Amino acid sequence: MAVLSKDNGVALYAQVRETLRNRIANGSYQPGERLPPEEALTAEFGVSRMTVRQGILDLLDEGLLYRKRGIGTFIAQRHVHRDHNRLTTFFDSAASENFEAKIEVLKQEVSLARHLVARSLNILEGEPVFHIKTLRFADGLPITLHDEFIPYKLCPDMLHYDFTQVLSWEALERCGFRVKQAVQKIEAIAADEKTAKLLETEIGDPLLYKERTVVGEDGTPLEFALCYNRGDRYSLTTTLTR
Amino acid sequence: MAVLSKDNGVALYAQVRETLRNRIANGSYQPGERLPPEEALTAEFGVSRMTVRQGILDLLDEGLLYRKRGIGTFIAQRHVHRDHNRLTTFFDSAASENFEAKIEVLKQEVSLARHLVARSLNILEGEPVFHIKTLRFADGLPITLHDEFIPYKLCPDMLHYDFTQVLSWEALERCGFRVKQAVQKIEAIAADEKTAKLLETEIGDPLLYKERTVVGEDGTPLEFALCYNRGDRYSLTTTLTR
DNA sequence: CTTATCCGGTTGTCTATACAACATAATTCT
DNA sequence: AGAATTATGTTGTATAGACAACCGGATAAG
Repeated sequence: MAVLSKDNGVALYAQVRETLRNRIANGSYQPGERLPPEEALTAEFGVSRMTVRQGILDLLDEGLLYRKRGIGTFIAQRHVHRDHNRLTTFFDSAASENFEAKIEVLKQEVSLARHLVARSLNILEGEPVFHIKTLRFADGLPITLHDEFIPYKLCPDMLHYDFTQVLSWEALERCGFRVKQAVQKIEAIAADEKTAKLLETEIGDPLLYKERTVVGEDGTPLEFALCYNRGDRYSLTTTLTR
Repeated sequence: MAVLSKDNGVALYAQVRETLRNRIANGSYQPGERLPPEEALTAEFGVSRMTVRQGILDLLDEGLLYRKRGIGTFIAQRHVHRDHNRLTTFFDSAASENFEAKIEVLKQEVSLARHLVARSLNILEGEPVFHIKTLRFADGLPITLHDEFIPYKLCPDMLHYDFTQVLSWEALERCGFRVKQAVQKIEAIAADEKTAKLLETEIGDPLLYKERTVVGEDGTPLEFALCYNRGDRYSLTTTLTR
């Protein structure tokens, strides 16, 4: 059953990991069942124990397996949403949740960072930032009002993109900044007049409000965004770990 | 500078990890700076490279470091909230955010699981569940209305706890179920009459609504909770990774 | 029968070594 | 000078082996 190839460019531990993942997915290993011990897998795959281990530990982090020292490794029970805090774009969501995405650009300019923006982006108050205000539609209905701020110095040619098609992240990546992580503060607020009008809802209606800071590989803040989401058309799922 | 002790029960890689963490925290290593290469740390700490590596990789997962193959390991820029999706109890939050916590128990009974509850807990509709309804106060002001459901079979003596003092998780742990992960769906809704009255707010005011499923080590659902949080007094922060 | 001890199986930690892959800088060749 | 090659430093992957820590059951002692 050892089907690992030595020279296809894929690391052995990754092949082990994916093989195990498949066996769990297709039911060869059932939830609650014990995985063969590391030694057995070592023999089966013909790799060293540390290599098997590295594959297993990956799945452990994903919550697909759990281990008990001195006892064994077990396949976890599957539950509804697993791993739902991945960073995705609006268009990604549209594809996976199967709705038609449209973006309308309301504003696209260079302005000066006010306090909240500057603090979140870790720049000085008054430094120039791109300010991109968009309205996002799912299946033609307005869902989210988006206010994004990106430090000017990161990507000076940002003004020339068409943000109905290209997302700010793609623009950032073209400037050499890989988006890695985002921190969001979430609350429920009431719609004010302007926002209500744009989102085609009533004043006082509940909105899911997010303040999001996006950072790159090295932890540098790349983007700060304020998102006003219609409460009746938007929900989000997160996973917490102890 | 090698200050690792071989026999204090703490794993060497953990000691390496914490030493590095301290150096980052106290500024010995500055953000953006390059960490000494693995070989150097190997020499300094007097442990093998794999051991140093294990410590470094932990910090990598936390986002405190980042690496570039062929180049080196670097200290990440610090940004506002890091690692804010840890699972904490109400009392934990009270301690860390420095408010006075109080819990009022409105209901504590055994009932039969209705559809949503059964599906979330992966049990059959009509199976007995504990239903614990509580109102939570911060500094004397109501913040959250909590509706928790726990499968009866998991912990039959759950009824006898005093839920103003003991949290359901602690009760679960005494029954041998360690809480490991939670998945939350979050939306913004308007307060209905009953909820508004309990939270001392107005009908229609925005609430942050959460549906939370808590699972144990093996992925078994342990608890399902509906949480109605006052929008003006509650916010939450999550981290997403790509 | 109960308790204590031992033993075997399993995961956790650690070592020492080797080579591959990658990025940058230095060198050499054209 | 410019381009190709080489050298060097760094992280990534992989091996083989060793002992520690832990758990559960079997065995032995009381």
